[in-house]
Amino acid sequence: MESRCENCIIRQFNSLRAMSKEELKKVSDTKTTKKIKKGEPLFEEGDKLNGVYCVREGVSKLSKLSANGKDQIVKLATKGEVIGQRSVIAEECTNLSAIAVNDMEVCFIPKESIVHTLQKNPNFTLEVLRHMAHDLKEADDVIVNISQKTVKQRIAEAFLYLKNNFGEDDEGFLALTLSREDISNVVGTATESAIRIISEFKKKGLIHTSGKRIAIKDERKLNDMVEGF
Amino acid sequence: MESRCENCIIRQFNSLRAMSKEELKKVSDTKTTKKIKKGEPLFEEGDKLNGVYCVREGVSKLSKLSANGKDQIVKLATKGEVIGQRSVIAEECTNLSAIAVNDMEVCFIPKESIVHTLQKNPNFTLEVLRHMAHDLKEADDVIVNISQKTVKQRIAEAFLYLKNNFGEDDEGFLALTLSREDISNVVGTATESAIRIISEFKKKGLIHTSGKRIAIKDERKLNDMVEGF
DNA sequence: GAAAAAACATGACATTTATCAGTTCTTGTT
DNA sequence: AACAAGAACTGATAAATGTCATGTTTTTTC
Repeated sequence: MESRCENCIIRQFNSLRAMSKEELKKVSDTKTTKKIKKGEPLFEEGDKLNGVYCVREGVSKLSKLSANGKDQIVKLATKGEVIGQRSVIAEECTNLSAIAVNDMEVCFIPKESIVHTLQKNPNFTLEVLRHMAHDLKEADDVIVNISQKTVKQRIAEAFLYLKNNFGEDDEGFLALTLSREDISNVVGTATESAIRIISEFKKKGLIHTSGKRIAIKDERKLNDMVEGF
Repeated sequence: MESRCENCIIRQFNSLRAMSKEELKKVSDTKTTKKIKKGEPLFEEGDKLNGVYCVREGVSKLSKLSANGKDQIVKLATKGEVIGQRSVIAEECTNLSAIAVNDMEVCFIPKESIVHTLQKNPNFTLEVLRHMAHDLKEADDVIVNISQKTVKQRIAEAFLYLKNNFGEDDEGFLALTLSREDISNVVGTATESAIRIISEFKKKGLIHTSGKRIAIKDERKLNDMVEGF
């Protein structure tokens, strides 16, 4: 028997905690658990979503394809986050693709179980609203960063972000390993440019690498760089 | 006596339409109307907002100052839109400044009148949520545009956006006149670069200008440019 | 564990964009 | 109507970034 939402700790980190016992029971009864392998999509841009995904394990990149064929990664969603709510709430096809960055385990919650609660339980709706307000603020920050900071600054910032949000492994490497291409898609630059700057950081002793893994050596200097010094 | 929210048509365009009669009465009793002159701020980045602003007349730019001293305009809010909700909902200081692009008339609604309704009326909360979902999608689009399109494409897009959202006056000029600096702050580039490209568009017959006013002459070609042809 | 594929890396060069330093045009004020 | 102040504009140049071509590692697959 699969675990019940009522007992799931993941829930503590997302809006589902504002649900009543009965509402949660309904969610738990209708949810299905899925395993997604690294590189596979949860859904693709333009899909009509019939529910939301609650991340139990792993990380998903949310990205949008641009006209010139490059992906822009807009957000990295990890354990405890709910994906696809924007699309379900606005009743639109999704504007983003969600692809697993590493092996994932997610719960799919059909939208019926959510929509009813949204209409009846203002605490839950408000909780979802607060999350979205937060996402919107972050999106505004990304806009300013991309348009006003250099690629070098944005890459430095991305490394610090990865450390703060995903931590480091026991060897001191960033726990979330992204390909150079993914890194360039996060900061919005050409893959070669990202690689070049990573090499430069390495030479300057700000980071060190082993294969695709990256470790932060001089957090202070990276910070200064982000601030423009 | 000032006009009552209950009778205000502006309300048809924003979340306030989901309020009950009594809720709306309370809003109307506590609201104050303000006139803001062109160039003056409604509020500045970092301010603690004690309520939201409902735009009755005029346009406000929502912008964020970057480390290098340039403003990035994140959104233009016009008649019918509510400003400051994100900040009130998240209970944070605002991350954006709101400055009048032309003379404005706004209603200030104290947050107490909103917060209570957010906690009790799920229809209203859901309506606000839908609006924020929409804003978030637009923000995602802006991120992709800024990082993947050239300045030329973004300026072309900005002109089409201005035409579609604010229309044209009787002489065919864009109804919302922005300074060259504001235009550059919308697309995220240096003012000189924006001016140069505007001159180029003029030479190519895509637009024509009179003082700071701009008229679109060849919408088709501007569209093609945005798409990358 | 060898072969193939994918990802990483670097150089040379083209293009885009920013910066600085002026000049000219508008606009609002007296 | 003259003036001052602020925008708008232009040119020259520097800096940042993208592109293409090509070689080298890593990773995956059989």
